[in-house]
Amino acid sequence: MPELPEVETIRRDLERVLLGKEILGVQVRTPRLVRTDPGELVAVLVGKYINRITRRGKLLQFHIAGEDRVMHVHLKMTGQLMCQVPGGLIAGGHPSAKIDHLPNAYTHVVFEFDEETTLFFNDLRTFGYVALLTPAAHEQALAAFGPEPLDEHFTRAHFFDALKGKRAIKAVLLDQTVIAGIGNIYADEICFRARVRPSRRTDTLTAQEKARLYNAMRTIIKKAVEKRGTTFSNFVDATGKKGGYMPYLMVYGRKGERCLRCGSQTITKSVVAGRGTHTCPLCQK
DNA sequence: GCGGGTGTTCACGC
DNA sequence: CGCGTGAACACCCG
Repeated sequence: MPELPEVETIRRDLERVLLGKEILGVQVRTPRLVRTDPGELVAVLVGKYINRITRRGKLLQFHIAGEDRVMHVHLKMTGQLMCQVPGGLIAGGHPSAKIDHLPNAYTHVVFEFDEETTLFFNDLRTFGYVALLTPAAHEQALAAFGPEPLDEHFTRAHFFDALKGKRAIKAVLLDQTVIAGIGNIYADEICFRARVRPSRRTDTLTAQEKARLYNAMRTIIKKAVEKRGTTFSNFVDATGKKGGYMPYLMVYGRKGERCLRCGSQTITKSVVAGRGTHTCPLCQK
């Protein structure tokens, strides 16, 4: 479920709560989702402190004080990181899994901190994972990612370079080795804002269209991070409200609704790069 | 009962 | 090799 803005929001929320806290216990309830020997995970983590939580694309990394191995957590489609704190629940992930009580049937790993702080890794479809990586494996995993969309060093020239080849622009935007962190929602929103059909092959794009795609990427991802993402619930407040980017969606999830830009066409849904794709047939060329 | 789904990876086939 | 498709992972929901 989560793309870059959602994972970044989770990262910030968790960091605020977990930094400097001692890990008192770890329970692996579903060993299948832990890519490290569960016994080793427990042995390495218990008694140590969370130093820092970082993010690359949609992947979270937990750095442990006095430990050179790094814990990776990927939420894939339906993963959640829910943190029970004195004030209630914070952080988030896929909103569908029930949170009336924790742990629940979808809780696969539990990290206990102090008396009142517990982190739950939940995943309904169990595509996500937790893994402890050696420094070399960690570096290797991160090397596979393309640049962060908002990295100041990721210039327009670099973006143009990333678009060489002749795949559909949407396939390129979704390719984590080309650009890290864009998923299906923001790929559609970026193409709409740039007024480019997601199925357009990159070798047919004009310099102007590529420039619009670059600007749209930066604008939309930046705004989405500011608004704490789109559809995931953060549960900071008791209402479990959605991420704040929802009102800014122009095409995603709006099939059959009137285009907010031209007002004359309705948004269509098709399949591009194997994913449900939302487009205005008039505004996007 | 069927199909779709905010992600990623891999086997295939052209 | 490049690229696209479909399946697989597994489960809820409309």
